Amino acid sequence: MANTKETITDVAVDLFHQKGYFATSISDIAKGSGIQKAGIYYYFKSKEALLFHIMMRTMDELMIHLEQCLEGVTEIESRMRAAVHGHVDFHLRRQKENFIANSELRGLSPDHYRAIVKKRDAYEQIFQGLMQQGRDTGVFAKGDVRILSYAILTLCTAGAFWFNPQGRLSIDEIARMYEDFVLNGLKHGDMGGLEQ
Amino acid sequence: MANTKETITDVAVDLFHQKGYFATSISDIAKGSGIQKAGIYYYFKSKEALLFHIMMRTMDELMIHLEQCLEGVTEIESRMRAAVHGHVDFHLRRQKENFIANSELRGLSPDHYRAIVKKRDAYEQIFQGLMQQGRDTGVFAKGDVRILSYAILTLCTAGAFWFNPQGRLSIDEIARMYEDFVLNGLKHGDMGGLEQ
DNA sequence: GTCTATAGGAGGATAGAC
DNA sequence: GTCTATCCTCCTATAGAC
Repeated sequence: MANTKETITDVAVDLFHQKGYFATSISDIAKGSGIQKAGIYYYFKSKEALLFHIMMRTMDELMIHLEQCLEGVTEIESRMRAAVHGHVDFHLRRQKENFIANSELRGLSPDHYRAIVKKRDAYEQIFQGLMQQGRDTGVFAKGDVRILSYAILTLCTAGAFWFNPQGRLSIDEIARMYEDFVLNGLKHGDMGGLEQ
Repeated sequence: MANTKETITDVAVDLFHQKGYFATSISDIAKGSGIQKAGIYYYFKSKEALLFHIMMRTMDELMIHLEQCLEGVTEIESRMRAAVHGHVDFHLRRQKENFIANSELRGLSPDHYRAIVKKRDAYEQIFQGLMQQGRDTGVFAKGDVRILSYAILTLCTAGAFWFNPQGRLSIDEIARMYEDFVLNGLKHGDMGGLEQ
């Protein structure tokens, strides 16, 4: 509780995840934070600015996390594995924020929307680069890199939607499953066999 | 334009897809339909009822489509292929409605939410049944059926989010790609190797 | 920094005429 | 069936005191 701004952000993450951005009012967030609604505006210019703050922070940390996962890993198959594992791991550990980042893009202003999509594209391109490299060196089967990357990222991101922290499987077990599934798909799965 | 109710529904599908359910007002829908907003309430009890109508219809038709795709197909691998192909095909052909059905669950009342989730669960269970059968007969590798089914369905559903009808790939080409990718994943992809 | 009070507007929904 | 008129609630955001 030391920092009011952090409290507001945390409460907003909880509520946006639970009820959705549009269904959550400034008044709800204020109540949850133990302040009056006018107090929110001392820290955030608008409700939309608060959403943007949450999303931007999540995207930045997602990217940093990926870079850390790839650091020092050189061989292409291992790099792909590390990337998928890291992606799933981050999405399950930071479930609420990732859920929001993937379902509330609608709430952003055009400018903020563009800023987030730009971050997302940069992130996707790292995956596409790995896939292209694996394909070029014959480690992965051929296939449409763009579509494959959408498929793989969506697949893994979806964990943030259904994952139950109290469930029977740990984050690491799930991340390994996805890692195996994706790598098998990439190695054997000739996705349409299209040249591009 | 013969049928006003259909016009309203069609306009609502367009707008919910384009701007989202919460950002679309009754007034927007009325304007698009060429009537006054009070006119909407002659056909639908509330905005939420209109959303529910769209979703329910989509889920029903999705299920019927799956059943038709499986009709007369007996061998398990072919059945799984037919199911995946049909799922992708339906999601790309009826892109807007499927987009809505997958992103606007938040807008439903608790009762309606339960009704839609029930339909979705029944649909998922058909896939899980196919996967279980394939696993039991040794055609597919072992793996966690529930998690695999989430993964596969999400993967394919995602097409409704990024698919561009004017793009370089046809619906059938994409459906085939996914079919191959998923089947390869199921046959070789030992998803964590968990017994269940 | 946080409060009280309120402006200002939008949007869902209804009443009742035609 | 469709329209006009309007109610009523809710919510974002701001002004200004403390």
